[in-house]
Amino acid sequence: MAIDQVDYDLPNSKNLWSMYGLNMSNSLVDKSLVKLSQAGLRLTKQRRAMLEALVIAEKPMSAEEVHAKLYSGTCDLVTVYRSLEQFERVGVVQLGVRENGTKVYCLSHGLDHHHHLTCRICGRTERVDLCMAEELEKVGRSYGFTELSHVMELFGACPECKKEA
Amino acid sequence: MAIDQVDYDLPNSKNLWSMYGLNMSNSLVDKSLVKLSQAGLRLTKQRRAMLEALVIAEKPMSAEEVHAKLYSGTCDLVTVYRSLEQFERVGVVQLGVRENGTKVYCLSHGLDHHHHLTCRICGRTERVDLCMAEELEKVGRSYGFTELSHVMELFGACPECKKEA
DNA sequence: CTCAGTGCAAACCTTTTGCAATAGT
DNA sequence: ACTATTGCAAAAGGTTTGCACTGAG
Repeated sequence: MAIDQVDYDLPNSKNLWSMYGLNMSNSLVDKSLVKLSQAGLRLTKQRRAMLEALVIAEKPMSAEEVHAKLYSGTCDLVTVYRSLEQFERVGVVQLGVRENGTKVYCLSHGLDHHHHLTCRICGRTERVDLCMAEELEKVGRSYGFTELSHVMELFGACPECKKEA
Repeated sequence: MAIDQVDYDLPNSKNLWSMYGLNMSNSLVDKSLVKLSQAGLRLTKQRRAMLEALVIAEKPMSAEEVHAKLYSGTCDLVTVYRSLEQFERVGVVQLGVRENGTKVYCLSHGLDHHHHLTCRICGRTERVDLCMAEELEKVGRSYGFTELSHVMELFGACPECKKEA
C-alpha cells in the first residue's frame, strides 16, 4: 500500500473522522462534507475517501487518478466518475481540463476560485492565483449569456523535465 | 449537399483557388497555406478543404465537426485528426477544449491569439478578445517553466436557449 | 422504509496507431 | 524517386449508461 493511499476499511466509531483513524478536523474536508450534506447528497465511505484523496493530493486529478489513490477495493472507478460529477454540481470541487481533454477535479478551497500551471511531461502542478473571472463575466453578460463558467489552464515544461530532455 | 459544405472535386486549373471554383484570395487561408508550406507540410486537397471549412465556420470546431463540413468523401475523419494536429503544431490553428473535454480548433487570425464564449446548449460562439497571456507567461516563468501555452474557454447559456428553457 | 448511491458489465465517443496504398515535392 | 499523407481497420483512452443490489437518512 502506497504511503499516500487512504484506507477506510477501519472499525466504526462515533465521530466523522475518528472512524477512519484520521486525526483530522481538516477544515477543507469538513466544509466539503457539510456542503454535500446541505445539498442533499449522502455521505458514504467512498465519497469520504475521495475527498480525503483530493485533500492529500492538493492538485487537480482525473477520476482515474483519484481512484488510484484509494485503498484497493474502496470503490469502483465508475463511482468516482459519478461522485466527482456530483461534487462539481454542488461546488465542492472545481472542474478543469487537461490539454488532451481529460477532465480533472480539485477541491474548491473555500470560496476562492483558482487555476493551475501543469507540466505536460511529469504532471507537476503549481497553483496560479490569477483569474479574470470578473472580466469574463462582464463579456459574457454583454452578450446576454447567463450561468457563466470558465476553464483556464496553463501548461508548460518544468525545469526538471527540461533538464533531462 | 448543405449550403455551407465545401466541394473540392472540381476540375484542375492554374492557381491555388480557382481550381476549387472559389473566387477566393482569402488572406487567412492564403497565410495558412504559406505557413504550412514553410513548415515543410504538403498541400493536399484534403487540407485545403479543412482550412476552407475553418474559414467559413469562423468558430472553433472539433475534428468531427470539421469533417462534417466537408463534401462527403473529401477525406477520412482520421485524416482530419492528423491534419489538425499538424496545423496546430505549425501555428495555423489554435487549440481549445470544451467543457466536456472535446478538443476544438480555430484558425489563428494572423498573430492574434484570442478566446471564445460558447453556449453550452446550442453551441453558439462569440469571440472574446481578452487574454492574460502575458501575466500567465510571467507566472509560468517564475516557476522556471518553459514552452508555456494556455487554454481558456468561457461557457454559458445564451439568451435564445434560456428563453426556450 | 425509501430512494440515493454502488458495483459490474457493457456501450459510447473521441482520439490514436499500424500498415499498405497514394500522391506532393 | 523520396517520403509525407491518406484510408481503412482496429485499438486505446476516457466517460457514460443500464440494471439489480446495498445502505444512508
